[in-house]
Amino acid sequence: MTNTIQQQLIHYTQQAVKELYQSDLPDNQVTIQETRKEFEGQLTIVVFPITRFSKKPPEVTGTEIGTYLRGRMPELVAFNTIKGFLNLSLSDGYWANLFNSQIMQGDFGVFPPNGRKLMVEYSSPNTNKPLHLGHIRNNLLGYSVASILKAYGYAVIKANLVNDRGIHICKSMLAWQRWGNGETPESSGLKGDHLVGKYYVLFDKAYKREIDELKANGYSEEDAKRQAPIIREAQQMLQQWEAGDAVVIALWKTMNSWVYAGFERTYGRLGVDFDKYYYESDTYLLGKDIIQEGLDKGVFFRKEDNSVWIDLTADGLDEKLVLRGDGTSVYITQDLGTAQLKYDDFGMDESIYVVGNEQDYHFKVLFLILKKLGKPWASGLFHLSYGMVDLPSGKMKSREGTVVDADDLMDEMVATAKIRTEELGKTEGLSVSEKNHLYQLIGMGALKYFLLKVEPKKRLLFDPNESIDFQGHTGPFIQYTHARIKSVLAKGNYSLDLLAVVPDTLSASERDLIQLLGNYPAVIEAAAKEFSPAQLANYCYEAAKQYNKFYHEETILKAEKDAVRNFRLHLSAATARTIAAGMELLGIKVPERM
RNA sequence: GCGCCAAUAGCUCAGCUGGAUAGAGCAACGGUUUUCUAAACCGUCGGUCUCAGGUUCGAAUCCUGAUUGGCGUACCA
Repeated sequence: MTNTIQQQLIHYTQQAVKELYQSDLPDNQVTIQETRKEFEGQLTIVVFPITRFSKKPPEVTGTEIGTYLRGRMPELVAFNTIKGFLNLSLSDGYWANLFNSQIMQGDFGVFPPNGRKLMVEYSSPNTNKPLHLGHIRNNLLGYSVASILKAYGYAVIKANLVNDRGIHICKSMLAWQRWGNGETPESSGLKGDHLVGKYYVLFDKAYKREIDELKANGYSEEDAKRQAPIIREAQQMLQQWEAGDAVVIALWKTMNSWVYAGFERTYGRLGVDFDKYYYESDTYLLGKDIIQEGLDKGVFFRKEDNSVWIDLTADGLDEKLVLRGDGTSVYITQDLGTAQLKYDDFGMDESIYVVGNEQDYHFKVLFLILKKLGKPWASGLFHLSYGMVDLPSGKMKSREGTVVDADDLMDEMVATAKIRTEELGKTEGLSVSEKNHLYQLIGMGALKYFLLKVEPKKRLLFDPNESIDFQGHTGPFIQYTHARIKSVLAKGNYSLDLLAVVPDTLSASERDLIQLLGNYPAVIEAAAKEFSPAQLANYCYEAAKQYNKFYHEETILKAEKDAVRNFRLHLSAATARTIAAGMELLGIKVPERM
């Protein structure tokens, strides 16, 4: 779905260069951009590259090209050349036609299926503690990227690889065994994931105490960490788990079920979901056959101690262990196996891992190994790496309690939304449940937008002492704009089949709004290609801002002529639809009133 | 040590494959409501785009080097 006027402009510009200067202008030499506000026109051709062929000054070249285009393209009504910029004014008729024939159509911004299948793996939590703000970023990013790619035409599978086993899980289990006194979510009133997280923290405290004691008795830091009785007991429990010990397995199942119940609630509030769950307890032994495959192919090699390695020094990386000397797996062994499993399950063309940038090196190695193994699907793998969410005090650490808890934060956001909304007093007539629903919507909108408007790659600073804004470049501003439009539409008894007559002339704010709305498909495309919800988030803001400008400059319901009134209603409705659709892809709902 | 990533207004961020005088929001100050929702709109203030070279008609954007910050460099995950 490309902008045809731009294609036409490129075509005619190339033709102009051919006829006027007897030269072939390569595609990549034609730059078309939107005209800056301070100049006359809507689209601009940068003529500097063309002067190489015209051998004339930029102004002359621009004017010659402009004259040529003016003669071929009826929708081009005026042009001016300033410095090396050829500014083009398209007729109001052109913009009106763009509006009617594209923006107003039901399938606007919906890409047809492209026949490709893609998996987005995200969330991938550990089952030993509740989710925090960093996980929220991951979940929102994954969900939104999946939605955007679906809108772009992919068949998308959302996958969650749950880290449900390992030493960290045993830590919570052991602590609960020792100090839990049979406590359950029911008996304590605690959400399951929080209950388990509590014991994870208890373990860590006891562990630290033992380390300190050992160090006081002359142990080195390293030895103390290794020798502390409690960690040895946890390791023993892990071995029992692997051996299938009935008691340990039963406890593991029980505590994990508490965590899952808690996660389900958090996921529900976040509005994220999954098509496929993978559990590490099922996949942790995978990958060993791939190790053998790599040995057979000579991609891996075995050292004297029987450990298996790959030499990546020729690729600027290091030697990397892929299987321990005792034959047990390391992290990357599992990931090799799981990558194969996912492909065997779904045969997708592309696979995206939404994982923090602390694992950049790991994924670089993982993908490189799969390529060296000759997996044809390896080229479709992509690590969507995002920056950590930091506090002013530094990194969040679960064990030290310096985390912004996901559930608490959502509660706070909703509570703030309630206060703000009540202050404004616009909710008369809404039932209590409608009001609560609205607070939820606005609070979550503020939080989600705050996290998604930043490019994934950039690290994010969150100051718990500074509340997330509800004004300006925020989710609630966009939600408000939508509600405002809906209010006008209701007062104007708007319906889609309202007679659509386009007025003879458009105001600047109408034209700008149409042009902006017209970009929506291109924004979806860019956001999809770059896996960047931030681009879409910023676009939604632009659209809302441009609408508010239009709203203030023009009268809608009391417009002099019916044609103008109807047109402005249609334009408002189209803006509302675009905003709602774009926000939907960010996982943000917009209200009918607020 | 080596590797990866980031650095734009007091703060939080945009800035597309190099293009015009680098844009928003917040904060500060001023204005706009007898008219469709003021969570809005308009204006003022605020920048050696970390620094130094280089490529180019043209660099916040590309290249090289430095500085600062983050992350990684485990027979942890």
